[in-house]
Amino acid sequence: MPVQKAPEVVIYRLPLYLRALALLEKEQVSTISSLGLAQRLQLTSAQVRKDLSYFGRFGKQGKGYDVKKLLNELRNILNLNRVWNMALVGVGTLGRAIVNYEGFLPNGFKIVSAFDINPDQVGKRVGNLQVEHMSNLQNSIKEKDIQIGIIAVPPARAQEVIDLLTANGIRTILNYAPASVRIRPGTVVRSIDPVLSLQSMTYYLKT
Amino acid sequence: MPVQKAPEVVIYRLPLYLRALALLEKEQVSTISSLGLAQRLQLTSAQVRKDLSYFGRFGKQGKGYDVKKLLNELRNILNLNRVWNMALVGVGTLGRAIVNYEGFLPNGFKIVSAFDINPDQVGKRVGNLQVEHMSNLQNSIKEKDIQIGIIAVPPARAQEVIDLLTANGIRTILNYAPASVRIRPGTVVRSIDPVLSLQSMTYYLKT
DNA sequence: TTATGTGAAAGGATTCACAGCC
DNA sequence: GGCTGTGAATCCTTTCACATAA
Repeated sequence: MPVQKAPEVVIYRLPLYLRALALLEKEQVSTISSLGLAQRLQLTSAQVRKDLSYFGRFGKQGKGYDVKKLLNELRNILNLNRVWNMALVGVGTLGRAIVNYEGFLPNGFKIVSAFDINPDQVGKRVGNLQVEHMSNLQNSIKEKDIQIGIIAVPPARAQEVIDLLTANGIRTILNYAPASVRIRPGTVVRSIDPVLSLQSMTYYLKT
Repeated sequence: MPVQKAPEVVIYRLPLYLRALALLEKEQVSTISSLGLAQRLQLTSAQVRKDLSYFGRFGKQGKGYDVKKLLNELRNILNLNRVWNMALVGVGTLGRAIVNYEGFLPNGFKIVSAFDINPDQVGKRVGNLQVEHMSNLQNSIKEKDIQIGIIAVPPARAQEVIDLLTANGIRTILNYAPASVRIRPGTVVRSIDPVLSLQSMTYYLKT
């Protein structure tokens, strides 16, 4: 089916398609054209079709795409037909906010462990988790079948936490620390830094 | 100086250079080569040089770049030599976490107003702000000289808030709502959605 | 000698445009 | 008639490689 290997940018867009389709399903829309999807996402119809074509032929000529079917295909492609367990490292202000974020669980992402180096934090409750010491990391990752790490430590600590997580088999990391980190091949990191986003926008604000 | 118009991707990378240079300055490093910068950011030296060359000739052959000087140049390019005032819309769990985020102020981004439609929220304190009703938006944007909007409302509300902000002259928006929004030309939006980031990573997790 | 700045080449991504199918 | 899937063309981005300068 995958005629060619899908480019990375396409992988970034798939979740956008997924989100749009989930909304369409909720709105009881059963079929959508590439143009319809494109308009909702501010893309072109050709791009939508080409993106999807890397993974198969999901549409029907003259009709478009079946919403439920395409949703299902995308969930399979992105490996979202399961729950992914995540470990949070760093339970400061930011870490606590992350634990309380309501968007993870409905989408199949579950924080099952929270870690900190600060002994004062260890044992305390965060959400409905009890903070564990970093020395527990290896154990918990195995016992709780954790596949994803979330980093919410001060920037100077980010690299060592990355190294520790990857040393324990974690290949997928969501980094909230405002720091550039080095990773080895096979590991995927996505960074969330609102300040970088803002700074790349003020460029256009020639007041 | 700008020999050619800088591509968009380059604008996205400038804040990364800025962050790396700020760290180097703190470490008392006075000069850095394109290779040095590249290694810190997992880029190539050619890319660093080409990126910077869109804005001027900041380096010295045989030496590299003066850290302080380049920092200053980048701050000018990105319009970061001032404080930008921001309005937060939506003071739910997420909105409150955003107000408490310590990363904004040290970087020159200041939340000066918080809005909500819920009358129960209006008047309450969030951080050291008092929640204003949406009907105050127009006034506050003018009086407090607000240039940036932050959206932290439920996804179904995101579009109307975008429209309201842009109708009141806001051209720069940081969107935390997990929704795709339509904007008119001249407006810049950056979206922060950890779930999208996670979903684009699980693609690689063929377990 | 060392490292920048930059045209030219290579590599990727997007758009075009149309044959093919429902 | 309407809309997909896809090679080909275009556009954009990155890398190469070297003349140039400190």
